[in-house]
Amino acid sequence: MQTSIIEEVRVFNRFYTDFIGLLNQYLLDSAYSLTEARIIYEIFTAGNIQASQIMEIMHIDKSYLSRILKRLEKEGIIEKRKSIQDARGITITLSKKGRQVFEHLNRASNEQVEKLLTPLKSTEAEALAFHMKAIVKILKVHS
Amino acid sequence: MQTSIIEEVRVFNRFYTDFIGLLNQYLLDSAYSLTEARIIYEIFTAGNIQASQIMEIMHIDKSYLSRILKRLEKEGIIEKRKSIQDARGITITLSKKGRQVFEHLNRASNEQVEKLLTPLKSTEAEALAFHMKAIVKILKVHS
DNA sequence: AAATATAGTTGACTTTGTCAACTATACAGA
DNA sequence: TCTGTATAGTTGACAAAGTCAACTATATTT
Repeated sequence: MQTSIIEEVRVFNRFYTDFIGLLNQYLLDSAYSLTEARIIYEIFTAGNIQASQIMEIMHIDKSYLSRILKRLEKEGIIEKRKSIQDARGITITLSKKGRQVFEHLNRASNEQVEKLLTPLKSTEAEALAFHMKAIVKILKVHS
Repeated sequence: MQTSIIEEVRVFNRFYTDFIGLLNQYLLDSAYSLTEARIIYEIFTAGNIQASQIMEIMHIDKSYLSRILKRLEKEGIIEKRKSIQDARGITITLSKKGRQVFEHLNRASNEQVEKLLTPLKSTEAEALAFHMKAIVKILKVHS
């Protein structure tokens, strides 16, 4: 492996960590933390999901997740019920309120990305998406 | 702005947040947190630097930074001295030990990236670096 | 010289995340 | 079927990370 490639990856990581930080910074004004928002996203996307699956997807500690889910349930964002196939597990779904919250967060997140992209020419924006897709494709196979 | 581009950026952000998390996870075994490691990196790269500059580069709270620098000084990693041009400010440099710590962290970080890239064919790795460079170029101008 | 701004420090606090112990259920093998 | 082991989730106790406001000291502006 060439060291120049490793170096480029590290340059990119520093740069993109900042970029994501910049994006997220504004979303943090919402009532939900980034982790919560991501959890809500995963539940929405899956339709219904097991807590253990969220753990696996997000590489998040189970006690931490458990507490977050407890809070979200208390706020009426999610519903938990015993899993039918496995009585140890709980199946989680978004409540109606939860879906509304998701829509709100989703819109805010779209707007945030859009704002950061507006200075770009449309050809640049398209190129950006192209390069991103390519990176995901390269890295995804091997993880 | 096309919604498909926004969506692709968001897909990428989720994916890459995970990827960076994966990378960093192992570095956390070191005696230094990610933020500390990044601060050490910035001091090394700049040669000598003002605390306020680190704040600006890293978008980090000044009280938080102040405390981290205090700790690093106590451990003999950095040296602080009153800035010559501005007596309010402090100029920070790495001590000899600090440079050793940097080299260690730097090597560990390189190895970590390398490990994640080994499954890639060399053409893929090169393509990866190419796409990364392109993204930085597109986004950098406008920030 | 007075008012205002900037650099950094400190105290008090909140949020985020971790670790180990525990309960309950599932599963695999003797 | 009993036994041991693994998995799902919860809880308590704690540690790490980050924030906010007040403060000192110096610089800058008017």
